[in-house]
Amino acid sequence: MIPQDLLQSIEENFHPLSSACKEEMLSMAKLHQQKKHSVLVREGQYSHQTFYLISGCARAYYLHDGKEVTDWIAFEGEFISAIVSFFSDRPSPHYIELLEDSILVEFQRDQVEALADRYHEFERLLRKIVTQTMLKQQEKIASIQFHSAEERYKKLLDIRPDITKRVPLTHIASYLGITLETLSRIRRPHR
Amino acid sequence: MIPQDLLQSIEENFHPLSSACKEEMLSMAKLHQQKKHSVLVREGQYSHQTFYLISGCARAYYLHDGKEVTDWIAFEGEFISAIVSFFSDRPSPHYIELLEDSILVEFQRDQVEALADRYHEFERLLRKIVTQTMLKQQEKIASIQFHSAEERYKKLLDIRPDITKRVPLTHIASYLGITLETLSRIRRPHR
DNA sequence: TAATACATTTGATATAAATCAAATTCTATC
DNA sequence: GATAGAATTTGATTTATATCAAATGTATTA
Repeated sequence: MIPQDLLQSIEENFHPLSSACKEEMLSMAKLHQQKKHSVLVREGQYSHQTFYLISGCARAYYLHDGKEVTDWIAFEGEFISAIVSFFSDRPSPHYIELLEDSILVEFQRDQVEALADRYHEFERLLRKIVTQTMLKQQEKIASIQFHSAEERYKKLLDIRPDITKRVPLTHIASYLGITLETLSRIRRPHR
Repeated sequence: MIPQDLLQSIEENFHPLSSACKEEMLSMAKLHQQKKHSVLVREGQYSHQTFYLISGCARAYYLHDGKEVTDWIAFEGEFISAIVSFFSDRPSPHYIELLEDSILVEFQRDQVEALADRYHEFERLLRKIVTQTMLKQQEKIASIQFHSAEERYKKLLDIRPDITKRVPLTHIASYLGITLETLSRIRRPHR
């Protein structure tokens, strides 16, 4: 079964789980296959799901003055969720949209919480995931405040050289906090 | 004893703990009294402590191109730590400095982790604290990217009207990601 | 394969905020 | 209370990036 990938990547990146816990975790996982451009979450919805990408990619975005602002992009092996709604139980400002045909695993928050009630080790896993996310955001803040648009783009390419092949530039620009035009100029062979 | 405040604020803001757990938590808390300008953590150190402010205030900053960048300011009732070192066990890029005479409670990470091993409820508390921090950062990112310097300053004043009386403008400017001069102009009675 | 929508580039101009430099005001202490 | 150092304000200029507008390039589908 495919979600083996999920378990393996979780155990590698975070920490090992007992087989009982893993089994329960798998039993609550719902496997989907979805087409490019599918919208998993819409603004205003309560989203009590989090998604793990087996393959494909997705973005989270919200509307600001009528414009789309992409603030999260996830690829295979990563999670994506409507962060505000999922974690603080409010209507989602975010949309989540697939950028490629994808295979994904869906988890319900209630079930996740119930598992965290029953397994201390799973509670710890969640803490680690959240801690890692927090540290990434910490870096993102520093990067927005003290690096130029060009530096941020280059850094992104270091981490994900294939991103320009998989994600439209508009979304990348937005994710970097710059306009499409500025990104285009940055990409132009120098001078 | 003073750390009652700590327990109360934790239980109010996050969730209740059993008395056994609370007792152990208190037993590992170390109470300090420190003068303004004391430096709690220096760049390059491994900092395995986190600090809770009973009274006073503090900032975390790092050096970027020789300039101080303040990226966290905490007041009484809040935590402050050398976030990178504490959470990912690397040498700290941050300094932590007191901005007023302060009374603070110090926790050692090893002891915190040991308590999290023994008490599932404490593990959950940690998860909640980290989740809340992550959501705050999420907001900060949006605020840097889509609000002007002036809007960010006004919002800060809404949350902490007394901040200009307690924290030098240089640090506030830096915290907002703008220069001291720009902040000064924003503050000038309009036009 | 033509037609149409979508994505990207290019150009001209505007603007918020940075930078550099100096003056002023505040504050701590001898 | 005088004075040195720190903090803040003010002014002139520069700069990175945004904005507006249009042209070009690339997919998708009828």
